[in-house]
Amino acid sequence: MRYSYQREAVLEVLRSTKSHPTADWIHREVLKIIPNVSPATVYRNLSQLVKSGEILEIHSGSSARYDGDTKPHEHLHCIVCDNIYDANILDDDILEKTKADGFDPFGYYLEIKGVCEDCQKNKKGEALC
Amino acid sequence: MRYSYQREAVLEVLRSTKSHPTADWIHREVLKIIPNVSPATVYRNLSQLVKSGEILEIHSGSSARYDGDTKPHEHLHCIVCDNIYDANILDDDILEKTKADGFDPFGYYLEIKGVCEDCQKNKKGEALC
DNA sequence: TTCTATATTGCAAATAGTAGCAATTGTCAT
DNA sequence: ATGACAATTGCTACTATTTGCAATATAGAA
Repeated sequence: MRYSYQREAVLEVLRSTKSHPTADWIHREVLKIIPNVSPATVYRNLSQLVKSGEILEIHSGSSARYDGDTKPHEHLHCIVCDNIYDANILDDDILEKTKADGFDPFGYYLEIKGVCEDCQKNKKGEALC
Repeated sequence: MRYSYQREAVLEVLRSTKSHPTADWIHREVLKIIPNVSPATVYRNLSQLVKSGEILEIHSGSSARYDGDTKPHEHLHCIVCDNIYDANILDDDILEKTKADGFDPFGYYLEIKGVCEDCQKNKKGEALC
């Protein structure tokens, strides 16, 4: 994968936030740096960065979200408010275990579905968070 | 969630296969049972079944895939051929660990990215599997 | 049963994301 | 530097998926 100004901008935007933004949000931010960048370029670069393991893709609600934090960690996905929280509960040797299957792993994606603390408290009303 | 003939058909189709089919494939199968069922209905029901934990959603390549097997298990996703293999490597108490965060979990989705055995063997050529 | 409230449906229109293609731009060997 | 080659880009057309809406179907009460 060779250098591209557009890809650097995508990475920079993604790494500048601690949230888990959508491709569309990232595109709008990159437009501030490169005024004519096309959505296709942003989508293509996000896919490439996911495949190369430099960023993570999270699937939440109606569109994908991205995470620039590549340190192994997990996501708690609230099915009520669709928020995504970071967690860190897996053993480090999780990838080793897949090698028994002849699989050559380089990363994992763990998402735990449930209901977050806020949504549990607001149970009487509708989902408001 | 109340009963619907369409949703039953979606579930039945999905549970009748051991593969991880796309929404489009599922729609085509359901059409054989309910000739005028719309794609929107299939997509909507798949989302609902995912949210209620009755099926799993897997993200592979350019479209989502679904898994009717709800027993806790993991996926090995080959980034070369995009095939998805089942695995079973996680401890059973993984969900317990999230409760410390005040999170109320009901399921998890673990996908490990890497290169499968076949693709490792064919390394010299292009991705052929 | 019949009535009522609301979840679900099919359709059509909108949005999200992907792919083909010719033009452009990095990279690497002269 | 210069040229060649493949990766990348923007554009546009396309496929995948979601949403709004009026019509229909299910569940529960009367």
